[in-house]
This record gives sequence, C-alpha cells and structure tokens, in this order.
Amino acid sequence: MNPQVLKKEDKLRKRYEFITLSEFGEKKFYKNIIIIYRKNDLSNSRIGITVSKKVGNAVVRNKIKRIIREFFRKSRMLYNNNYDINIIVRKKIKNCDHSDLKKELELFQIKIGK
RNA sequence: GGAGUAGACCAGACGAUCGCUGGCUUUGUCGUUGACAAGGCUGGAGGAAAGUCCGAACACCACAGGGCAGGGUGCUCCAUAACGUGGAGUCACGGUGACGUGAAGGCAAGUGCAACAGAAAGCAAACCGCCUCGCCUUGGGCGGGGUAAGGGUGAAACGGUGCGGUAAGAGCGCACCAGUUCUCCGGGUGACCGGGGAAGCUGGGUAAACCCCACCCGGUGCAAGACCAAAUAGGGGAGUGCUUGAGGGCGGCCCGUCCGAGCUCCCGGGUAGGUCGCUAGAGGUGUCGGGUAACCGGCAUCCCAGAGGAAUGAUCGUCGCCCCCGGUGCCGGGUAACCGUCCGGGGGAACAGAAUUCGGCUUACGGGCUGCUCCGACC
RNA sequence: GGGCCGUUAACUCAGUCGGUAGAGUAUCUGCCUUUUAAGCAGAGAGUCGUUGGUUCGAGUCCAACACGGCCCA
Repeated sequence: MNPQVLKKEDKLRKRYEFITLSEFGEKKFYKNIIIIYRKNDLSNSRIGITVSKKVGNAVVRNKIKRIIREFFRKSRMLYNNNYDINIIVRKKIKNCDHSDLKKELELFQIKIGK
C-alpha cells in the first residue's frame, strides 16, 4: 500500500463518531491544539479535524485543515495503529506559524507511536 | 507634472515531486445489473463564490370567482422570464469642470403634528409700534377704532422690489419679477420644454405622519421534495396453539425431563443510513444583422466544479511585481538635498472558498490600462 | 444552505403618537453606628452598535453595514 495516501476510510465522517470520541477518548492539551484519541475496532486509524468559526473565516479554516491533513498523510502512524483521532484547533493558532503546529503534532506522534 | 472623474480589464506565470476529488476507459477478482483493486486519459472556485437586500426558475402545500385586510413599488419611455434591476431621457440639487446624486405621485380629498421662544404656528389674530377719535390734561395717561410698513421671536410669520396712494397703512392701484389655476399655438411616443393670453392676489412645512391614487404580490423553501430501507419498539391481517401442549433449553437425532403462552408468515407507516433532485443553462465564445443604448435575433462552435466533518493543497526551483537597507562604475533630471537607472541582501503579495441554479443590488479589496476635465510649467 | 430576532450608563432593562434620555444594581462622598452590613441623603458615569438620509429637530422614521444570539435535518 502506498504510504502517502489519505482516503475517505481514514477520516472521521459522522457526527455521532465525533460525539462518542469526545465522550470516551483521552485528551491531550497543547498550546495551539487539543487532541482526543481512542482505540477503535478497525484495521486502520481515522482522523477528524475540528476548527471553530472563532478561528477565522472559511479560507483560514480550510488552510489549517489542509496543513494538518498533509502532516498525517506524510507520517506513517495511521497505518501502524488503529486509533480514532480528533484534532481541535484553538483560537490562539492565529498568532503562530506552521512550524509551531508541526512541532506539537510531532510531540503527539512520539507519545502515541510505539 | 499634480489633482480629479468615467469606463473596460487582470486576479502572479512556468516546471518537477507527493497527494485530494468528479467523469470516461483498460485489465484483474467476485460475478445478473454492479462492487472492489491497479493503471491510463481528462475536468476541478470568484469578481465578488460573501452579505442574504430584491427578483425568478424548480418543488411541495393551499386555491371556483371576486373583495377586504396586510406588504411592496412610485417622474417618463423602453428592455427583460421577472425585479426595488438596467438603458435612454425630463426635472431638481451639488461641483469651476469632466461628472455625480435623487423613495422625484398627491398636503388648493380629509385628519393630525410643530418642543422652546414668540402677540400669534394655520386662519385668522395684534406685544412694542404707527395713525385717529373721546375723556382727564403741564409732560403724559386711560379707553374705543383703524393698520400690518417697521421692531422683536423662531427652523418656519401669509409673495418680493420700486412708484403711486393714504390720517397711518395695506395687491388698495400700477410696472417688473416669482408662483398658482385655466386656456391657445409649436416641438416631443411621453415626462416635459419654448412662446402668447386671462384670472386672482397667492390657498406655508411635514405623506422615510395616518392616509388618498395608480400598479404589483397565495405560503414555504433543495434542511423543498421523490425513492430504497436496517436495528428496536409498537399497529393491522391470516394461520396455528393454550394442559388433548405451539415454541424453546438439556452440543446432532429419538425417548425422557424442565420452562411454558405465545409462535410463524404477510402488509402498511417510518428512524439511522443510502440513492435521486445535482448540474446543458433565460449557458459561454466568435461573427453578422436590428436598436442611441440596455437588449434582441440568425449562424457557427464549445461542454466548462459537483463536494457532503465538505475536494483545488504541500515542498522545491526559475522568472516577474511591490517595499526596506547597503553600495555607487556609466547615464538622465535638479543650485542642492535627492530621485530614476545598475548591483547585492532581506521581507511581502490584497479581499476572500462553490453547497439547487440563474438575473441584479450592496459591501470588502490588490494592480496596472484608456478616455475626459481642471490647475501649473515650457515651446 | 435557509429563516428569524436583538444592540440604550460598568451590569440588567424602560423609553407611548419624533421635541432637554430614565429606573434598579454596582461605584464614590457624607450622615448614622465602637466598626462592618443594612438604612438615609447626594454625586459621577451615555458618540443611544456604525455610517448616511428624511425633518426645523431623530434613541424613535428610512436605507446600507457591523457585531451578538435563536430556529429548521
């Protein structure tokens, strides 16, 4: 399987999936993001991204989502594990750049991977 | 060169690598349509996609026809599927001008409103005045009448100026000007414009006050709506069964034993979920013709996003644009400071993301281009 | 995506038919009390969300915009 692919099966897509995850999942707080994660019964991991309207307009929100998806696409962690993950972006992200966001995602990757 | 004004235009470009998503197609597996996997070709945000301020298409609901209520629009003619939109004009206002702005019907249909000030705020009236008559009478005061020129108040005070006239005055009369109504002539499809005559002195403001007049409008919105349809609960029908035992448990079968009033099938509604609606259209581009124009018609040609926690991205390289800093060989402008030019380094690149689809409006915002106007300098 | 509502003092709200913007809480000052609280008296605090328009005059009427909130599967 191509390691740099992020398809529909690898995303959280339904409202009840997000709700049950936030009810039973573990939460990690970082400066710019909050990560909720939980083991699932599938063979692959699934990712969801939540960006509130308070963060910015549609262009800004889409840009943040694309950057986060790009990070998970390039990292292999989704194929070695079976987690449901939700990334919630906090308002403060307006004041930081992309490299800070990447550092926090890498911290989470080290924590969960292996 | 500066300031301004109107119009049309672009929305960084190219390449490489890794990805997302729609369509078509080839091969393989399961195999009835079809589903999955791999590969190939190809399409993939905007001028505002935004705000949701209007108008439609489309869908469902309601509806014989008409009226009332309610809402909207409001100079004229034209355009259009329709509009509160657009085009061309009229009038008014602003600007030296190019040009811009205008909810621009009716307060001589009715009703209402106008704080404070002022005598008086709507159709007549009179505070200080002015004039006159009577009484008291030194000055002057009191009372009756006339008057609206002057003063004062106010956002606004009942046509303006001049002459005549008068006791003082007044459209009381006259001349000119402004306005109203009626009428005639000419131009224009029309709003209206130009010119002549008569009347009467003139009946103020506010309709984004109620209202009157003319015209238009049924409601809800793709989360409209149509179809397929789990699980669970419950509804209807048929069959069978209730101690003569349906059905279930004791690993399969029979016997036995235990529990025991339901069990089986069909139908309809309908939730999660899925499919359709979903993109070929009042479509784009070019050209010819009609029209001042908006726009309309003919012909040719093209197919140009369809997602659904929501697709257009990331990284790198080259070039182009803007800003800042440093240097200054040549050249140009300037008395000079400096600016342009050239080289090197650093930074930045606006507003903003389709969500059923169109026609507009409004708001946000980067850039250069063209026409025109005014001002300044030179020839 | 579509529909609906609101914005007035630091906070919560009134404001009729356009004519000098009010109330309660809070704050401050004084009185009372040994002191605090309570009570009494007084004071300060307003671009009425923003910008235009109508009007002599706008919190109120009209238009555009901004911000906040609610509903519809």
